[in-house]
Amino acid sequence: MLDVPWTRRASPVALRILQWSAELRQPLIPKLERRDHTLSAAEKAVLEQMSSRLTTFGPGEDMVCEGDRPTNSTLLLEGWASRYVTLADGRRQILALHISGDFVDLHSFPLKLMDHSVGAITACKVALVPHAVLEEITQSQPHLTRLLWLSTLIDAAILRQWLVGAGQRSAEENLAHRFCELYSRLQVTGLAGEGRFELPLTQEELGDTVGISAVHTNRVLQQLKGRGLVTWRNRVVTIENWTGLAELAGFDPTYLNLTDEPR
Amino acid sequence: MLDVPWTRRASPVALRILQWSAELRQPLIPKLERRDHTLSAAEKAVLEQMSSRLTTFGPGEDMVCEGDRPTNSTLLLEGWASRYVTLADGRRQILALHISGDFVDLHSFPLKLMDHSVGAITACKVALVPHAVLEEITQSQPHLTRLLWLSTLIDAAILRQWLVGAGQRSAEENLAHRFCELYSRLQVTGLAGEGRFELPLTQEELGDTVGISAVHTNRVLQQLKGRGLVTWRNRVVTIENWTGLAELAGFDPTYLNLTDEPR
DNA sequence: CGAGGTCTTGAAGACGATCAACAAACGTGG
DNA sequence: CCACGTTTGTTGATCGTCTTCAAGACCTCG
Repeated sequence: MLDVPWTRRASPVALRILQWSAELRQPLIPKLERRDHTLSAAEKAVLEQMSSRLTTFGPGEDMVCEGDRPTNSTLLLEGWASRYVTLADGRRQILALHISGDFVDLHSFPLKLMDHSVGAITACKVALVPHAVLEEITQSQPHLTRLLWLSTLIDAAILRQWLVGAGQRSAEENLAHRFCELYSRLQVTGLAGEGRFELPLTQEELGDTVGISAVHTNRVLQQLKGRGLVTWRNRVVTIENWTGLAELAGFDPTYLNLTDEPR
Repeated sequence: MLDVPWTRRASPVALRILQWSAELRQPLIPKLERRDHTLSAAEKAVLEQMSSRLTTFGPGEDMVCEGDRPTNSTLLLEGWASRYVTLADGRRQILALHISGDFVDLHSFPLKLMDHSVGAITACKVALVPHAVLEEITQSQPHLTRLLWLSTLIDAAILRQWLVGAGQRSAEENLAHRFCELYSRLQVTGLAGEGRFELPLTQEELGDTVGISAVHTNRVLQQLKGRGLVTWRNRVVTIENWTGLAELAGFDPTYLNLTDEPR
C-alpha cells in the first residue's frame, strides 16, 4: 500500500514534439459546436491555431503533477487520461476521465497552481496551448472565452454527478451511471459504436473512479452482467440493455449539456 | 423516506425586492481581491453596479431549482445556502455550501439549464445579476471575466476535494476536512473568529455533505470531540486543536486558491 | 405549554474493505 | 514463437464501517 505506482513524471516534453498531420482534426471544435453551433469561421481558425506544439505521453506517464504551475494547457487529441489525487497513504481518487477533445487542465489557466495531477491512461497525443494564447483569447474573443469557460463547467457538472454517486449511490448504481455517462460522452466524439465502446481502464482504475476497491469493482461488474445490463470484456463495454441500465443508475443526461444553445 | 422535505420553491421574487443599504458592501470584491489584488477602480465599479435587485429567501426556500433556466445569477450577500441534488427515492447529496460573497449559480450563465437546485439554509440576502450584464462583462471586461471564471473554478476545486472525501476518506477524516475547509473559507470573508465559526446546519445536512447518515454524523462528531479536535455546540464550531485536525484530515489549503496572483 | 424538529443512544444488519491465494492475460526478451 | 515474470482479474472468507430502525431526550418556536 505504501508503494505507490501512480505518479510517474513524463520525460521532457521538448524531446517529443510532433507535427500536426493532415488527418488529425481539432476535436475540440465538434465538442463545442455540439453545445453552440454558432462558431464563426474566424473563431474556428483561432481554435485551430491555438497550439503549435504536439506531444505524446506513454501509458502511466503524468502530463501535469500536483504542485505544478503549468504555462500551457493540454488538449487531448487521442487516448484516455485521468485527473487524480493521491493521499499520503497511497489511496487514490480519480477525479475525471478525459477523452479526445477534452481540455484536461484548462482550469490551470485561471487557477495557476495545480491541486491534482493528470496522467495518461493509454498512450496519448496532446496539443499544448500556451496560457499566453488563452489570455489573448480572453482579451479579444468573448464568445470563445465563454465556450472555454463552458467547457470547464461541463467538467464541473460531471464532477457533481460523481460526488452524488460517491455520496449517495450504491456501488452498483454508481458503476451503471458511469457506463451511461461514458457512453453518452463518447458518442459526441463518435468514439462509441452501437451500444458499445472501448474502455481501456483496469478494474482498479474504474474503482478509484467511484471510490470502491478493485475486488468489489469486480464483483459489482458481475452483478451488472448477471442482470443482463452490461458486459465488459477485452477492454470493450457492451451495453445489453440501455433502458435498464439508465433506470438502475437514475441517469439523466441533462448535466452533460448536450443541447445546442447560444452561449 | 418518500416524504421529501427539501425542495420548497420560494414565493415570487418580485414581491420582495429590497434596496441596497449603505452598510451592505459587495462581498464579492474582497473575495476576488484576495486572489488577485490588481482590480482596478473601474472594475470594482462594474462589480458594484452588476446588480440592481436585492432579494431575500427564508430558510429552506429554494433560490433556483433543478430544470430551471435562470436569467439571473445569484450573489449571496448574507446567510448560508447549499447546492444539492435529490434522487428519486429522496436521498439527497449536498454539492456545495455557500457563504457571503459566493456566486451560488454563476455557472448557470454559460450552462443555461440547472442540473441541480440551490436552497437557502438560513435566511439569505442575495443580489440578482442579470445574465445580460454578465454577457456584457464578457464582451468588455476580459480581466473581470477571468476572475468570474476563476470563481467557478474555485467551486470546482472544492468539489474535487469533496469527491476525494466521499470516495476515499473515512467519515471522521472527511468531517475533519470539512471543518478545516469551512474555517479557512470563512476567514477570508472575516466570518470566522479565533478558532471558531458559526455553522448553522443540522447534523443531517452536514451528513448529506459528506455522504453519511445523520446518526453516523452524530457519532463521528463525538469521536472528533473525544479526540479533543473540534466541538460543535449551539451552532458554533470550536476548533480545539487545529494542527491535529488538519493532520487527521490531510488538509492542504492549496485548492482554495488563497494566494494573490495575476489572473 | 405543547408540538415538531433535532439530537442521542442502542441494537441488528448490509455493504464494502481487506487479506490471501490462484488463474488468466499481457508483454518482454531470449 | 515460446518462456517467463508481472500485471490484472477472480474467488472465498473475515472484518469493520456505516446504515437502518427504533425509542427517548432535548430544544426551539409558536
